[in-house]
Amino acid sequence: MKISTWNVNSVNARLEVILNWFREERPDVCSLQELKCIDEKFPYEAFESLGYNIAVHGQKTYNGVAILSKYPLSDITKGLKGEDEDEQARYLEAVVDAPHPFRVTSIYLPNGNPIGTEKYSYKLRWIERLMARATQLLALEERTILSGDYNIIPEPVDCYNPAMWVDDALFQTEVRAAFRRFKNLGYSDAFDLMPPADNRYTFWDYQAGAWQKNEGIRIDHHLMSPQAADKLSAFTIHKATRGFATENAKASDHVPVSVEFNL
DNA sequence: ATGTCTCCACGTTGGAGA
Repeated sequence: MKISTWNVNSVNARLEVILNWFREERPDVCSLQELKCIDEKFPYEAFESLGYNIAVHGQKTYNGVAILSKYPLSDITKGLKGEDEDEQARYLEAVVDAPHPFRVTSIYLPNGNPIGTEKYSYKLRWIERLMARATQLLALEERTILSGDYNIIPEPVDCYNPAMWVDDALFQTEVRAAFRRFKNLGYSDAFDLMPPADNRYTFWDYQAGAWQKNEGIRIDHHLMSPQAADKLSAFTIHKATRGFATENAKASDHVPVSVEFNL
């Protein structure tokens, strides 16, 4: 079972490079973030023709998350409890009805910049709402995987120059502590169990030649329940994807991150 | 290097968000 997560930065603008990657890697399940389209504009047919079942939680212009699966999806939940009238499409959860089922998510945690604003306090509140759901899910003792763009740099080593990130919402002490709390709760970061030897970054900014200079950060994560972590067999950051472009589509600023399980 | 990319608006360039 291969499960991937990818912030695609517009599923329609990026469609050609996304489909190329899917044809190459053939994930059983893939969470997408930053669709930047309403449900009706999601390119269903393109993914259905590759054999995927689709759950979409879209929104006009911003945010938007999806889950694609070669197995049927059930128990689909859009959004987190709380923050009434929260219209930001940032959370999607579903059960993958495979012979060994998985509960999977697509998480697009708020960026939160600049610090000291309502955007930052919204990020902190959103983390608490995710924490509440993660706590509930842990009690189910299922194979659960919380995948997505967390917009959290866990450790100084996870960015190219920590000094440059001290005033950024992705690297605040309380945000990093919150990421640790998920782990203390009982979730394992797939990266920690199988750190790649060559690269740890999952995002390179479009600006200032960040990709060319390899000035990246690690913000896309797979947090696994114990029942899932027991079966982890591989962890891959698809770094080369950051450099791929076609005639009709440029690269996302994030790359896909995959985990595999032997069941 | 306020450097790039995407989406949207009663559009034809500029603001917002990342």
